[in-house]
Amino acid sequence: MHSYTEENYLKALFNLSAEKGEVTANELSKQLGIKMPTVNSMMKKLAEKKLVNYESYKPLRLTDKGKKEAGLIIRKHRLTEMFLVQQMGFGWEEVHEIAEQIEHLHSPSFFEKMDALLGYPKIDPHGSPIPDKNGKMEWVHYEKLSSCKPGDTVKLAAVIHTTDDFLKFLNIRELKLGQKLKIKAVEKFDGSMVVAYSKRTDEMLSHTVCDRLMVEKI
Amino acid sequence: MHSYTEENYLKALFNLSAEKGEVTANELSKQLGIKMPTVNSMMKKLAEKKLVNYESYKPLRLTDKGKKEAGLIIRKHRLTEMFLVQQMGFGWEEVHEIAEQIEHLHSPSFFEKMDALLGYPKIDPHGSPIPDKNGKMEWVHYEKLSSCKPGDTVKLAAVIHTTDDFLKFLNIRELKLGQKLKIKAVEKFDGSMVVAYSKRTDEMLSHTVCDRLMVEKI
DNA sequence: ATAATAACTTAGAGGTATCTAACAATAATA
DNA sequence: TATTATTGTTAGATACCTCTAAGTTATTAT
Repeated sequence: MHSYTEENYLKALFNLSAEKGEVTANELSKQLGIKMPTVNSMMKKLAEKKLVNYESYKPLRLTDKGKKEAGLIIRKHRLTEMFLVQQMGFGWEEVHEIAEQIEHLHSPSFFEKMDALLGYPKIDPHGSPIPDKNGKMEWVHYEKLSSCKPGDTVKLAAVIHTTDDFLKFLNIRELKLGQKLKIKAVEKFDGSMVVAYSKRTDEMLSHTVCDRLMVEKI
Repeated sequence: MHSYTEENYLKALFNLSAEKGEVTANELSKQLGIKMPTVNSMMKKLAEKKLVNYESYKPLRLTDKGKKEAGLIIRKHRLTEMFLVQQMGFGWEEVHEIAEQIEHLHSPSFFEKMDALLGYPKIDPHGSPIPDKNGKMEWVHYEKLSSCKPGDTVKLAAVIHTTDDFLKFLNIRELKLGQKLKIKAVEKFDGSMVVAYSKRTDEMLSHTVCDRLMVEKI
């Protein structure tokens, strides 16, 4: 088994390397709030455990084994978030901190029970995919709202870069997953959008916001 | 805040000192499976934090502060056990290990939500009292089944020294909290009892078993 | 191409929690 | 009471995870 600490490194590596497949020690250090030399020695340790490919002065890569381990931790995190929202009545902006702790529990039966009670969900409360029991995860191909055009009608499918504050911002505007949006206008100079949904006919969303909302075209 | 490790020492101290109010370092060492010198230095550390009264070669005592902290951890443990049984459908013999981990989470909102969902329970699934928000706990005065007499009718109120195996033993015999039992006979030579309940008219329970079953006279 | 900057590595140290070995005090027993 | 056994303490070592300071390599800018 891996320590709490190792698990956090694996998870951070997994999340940071999602796009390019590799991460620099510096990015990892910043993400975790841990100084470079500490990260460095942990990388050597994880390399010995065959979880990370480490070569001096080269970017870091998770091995297949590392990806699987990390995926399983993220599975526990996202299942937990779903459980907290659906079974316990927490808001989607309240669950991250709690899930950060519960993801490290060692209890297969606990997470299996959660999974069953939730009906084997494929996504978490923010629309992110829940890795399967082998740690494998696939993103459905969504578009960013920011890349849509006036006249498009879309459905909100996922939220990325989910901070609690951002989620509260969405709460206030009653923006939930599954919500249909009609794009009324896009401002050329700053990329902000005017959208209509439910009873709101003229909601203004900044480019920053639109960049974090993943949608499905209808 | 206290570390995971410190919390385990506090909890063990609380549980071991329930009767006499004091514990020897040796008992604590055995309970935790940690060698004496380690326990010794931890006791000095907890003494500095004013959680334990420590004097060389004297038994250990929790301070009021230590009792409160320990009570709050046990509160989290027992609330969790109740949640696992009542909201998640675990058997009472499955929850101890999971609760041992969850009790260390730092999230007031999580435990408050549990408490609310459960309707502010006063006892855990084994009949042990759940300490209040100040860490205070009181045992209702029950009797041991082993101290009852033939002809008595009693209700099963709590199970003590709950190992998973013992709870499975009770499961097989359909003995649940709240079950009414009629004592038909007590064997003089070994203290075993013959009891009747629900459809079972002649169930034999050893003295060891009867010693662990706490009952209310009806 | 060289200098400056940023990223990475090494070396050495500190805190926590654990251990073993050796020693000291208390309790049990003969 | 004297001896023995048990219990408790001290000293010193180790593993883990963190840090700062100093040096090295790679990248960027002049």
